[in-house]
Amino acid sequence: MTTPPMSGRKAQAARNDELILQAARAVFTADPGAPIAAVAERAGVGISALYRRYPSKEDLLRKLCLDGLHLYIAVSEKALDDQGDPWEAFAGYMRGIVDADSSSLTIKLAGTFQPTPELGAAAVRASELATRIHARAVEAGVLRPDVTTADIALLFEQMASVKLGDDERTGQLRHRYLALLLDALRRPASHAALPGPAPEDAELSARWVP
Amino acid sequence: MTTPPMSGRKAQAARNDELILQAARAVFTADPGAPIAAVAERAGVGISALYRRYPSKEDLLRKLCLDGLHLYIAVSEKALDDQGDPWEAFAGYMRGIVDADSSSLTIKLAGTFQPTPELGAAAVRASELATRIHARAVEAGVLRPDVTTADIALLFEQMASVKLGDDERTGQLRHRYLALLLDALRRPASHAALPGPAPEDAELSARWVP
DNA sequence: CTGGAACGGAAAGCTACGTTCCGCTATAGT
DNA sequence: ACTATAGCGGAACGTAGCTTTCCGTTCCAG
Repeated sequence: MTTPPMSGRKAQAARNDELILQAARAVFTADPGAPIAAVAERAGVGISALYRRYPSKEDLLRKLCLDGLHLYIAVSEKALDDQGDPWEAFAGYMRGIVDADSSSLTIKLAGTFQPTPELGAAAVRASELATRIHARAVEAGVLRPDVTTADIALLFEQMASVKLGDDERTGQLRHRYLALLLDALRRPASHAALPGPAPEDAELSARWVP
Repeated sequence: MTTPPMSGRKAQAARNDELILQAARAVFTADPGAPIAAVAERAGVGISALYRRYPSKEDLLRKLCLDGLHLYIAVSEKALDDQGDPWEAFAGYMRGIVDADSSSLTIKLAGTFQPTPELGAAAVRASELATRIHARAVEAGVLRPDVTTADIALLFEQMASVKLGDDERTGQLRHRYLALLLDALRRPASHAALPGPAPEDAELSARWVP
């Protein structure tokens, strides 16, 4: 295996680094209000192993949120590189974001801690990429133009709200409803005009402040 | 006005009955974990006014949940009475349920208290009505047949997860996304096959037990 | 052999919530 | 006019659960 020598206190600690992050991601994704103890238990470590790495719960949450944004950004960049069929590129992007499942964490945790500059910068970058992907799909004529970038963000949140059974089942269902959604988004097709104005950026960003 | 004689201790109490229920509905819809004190404050009454009416928080929650189900049932029955255009009847039904906003309360509160037989009976009745409405739309050929009744229930939850700004704005946006959804549901149209099996009834009912 | 990094988990300290309780007010009945 | 009392506001109480600290233990590095 590619695993480094697994004995030694240092190696153990390095493995715990990853173990703790994975556990924290899983636990807080399932329940954003979960206690620290739940993370420790899931990771199979003591509470002190957590506090050795992060000064407080809030710091751990920030780390998780930042990781989520970076994953979001990575998926978006990959989608922008896709020079194939415009619709498939856009649909693949949406499937990728839904699989990344960073919306749940990023959105639900927003407002529970002070955003750092680094976090703000990542959010801006993510937003830029989303805008470009959206614009490209509209310009290619494959995406109905009365749906805005902000709409897409809210639609991601709706997909993230689907939760039923275990993680695998949940993912399966999210893709089921994403397929339904993509049917409605695709152009050309017969569409009714959407009622009400699209969300403003200000409305979305308002949730980032406690 | 149609308001009954507003003086007198009894009249005051009767008005508080309604005031408290309205406040509770609003508060718990916004945050299912809200404290009792928040309800009292919103209603403009003291805490004891609540405890005079309901023995415990759980009882209040049950009452709210039951009211929500009854509203759901009323909307469904009205939809079944609609003998006009099949698609419009179905679409009106969905708009009605989204406006009733009983999914948020009923679903989010499920599992936080012991269900009474009365509550169970209402849930069964609601489920029956939903099945009939769904079946009628499919038989009329206006609803894509690969979407099940359980799918519709989960889609209602997705609409209920939309929350942005005040109540009015939230309702506006829910209708925006419902319109998108209806586009995908309507038949005839060109649709891709949905991936994954539809949710089982057992999966849904599993969330009712703590 | 030993200093200390890393750890497990108990306990401290705190917050927030549900519920109770007490004193007050304004009516209804006489 | 008088009083018994239903209804009420909100302080007080008890508790559950959470974050954070702290201390004894283990095990590698030198």
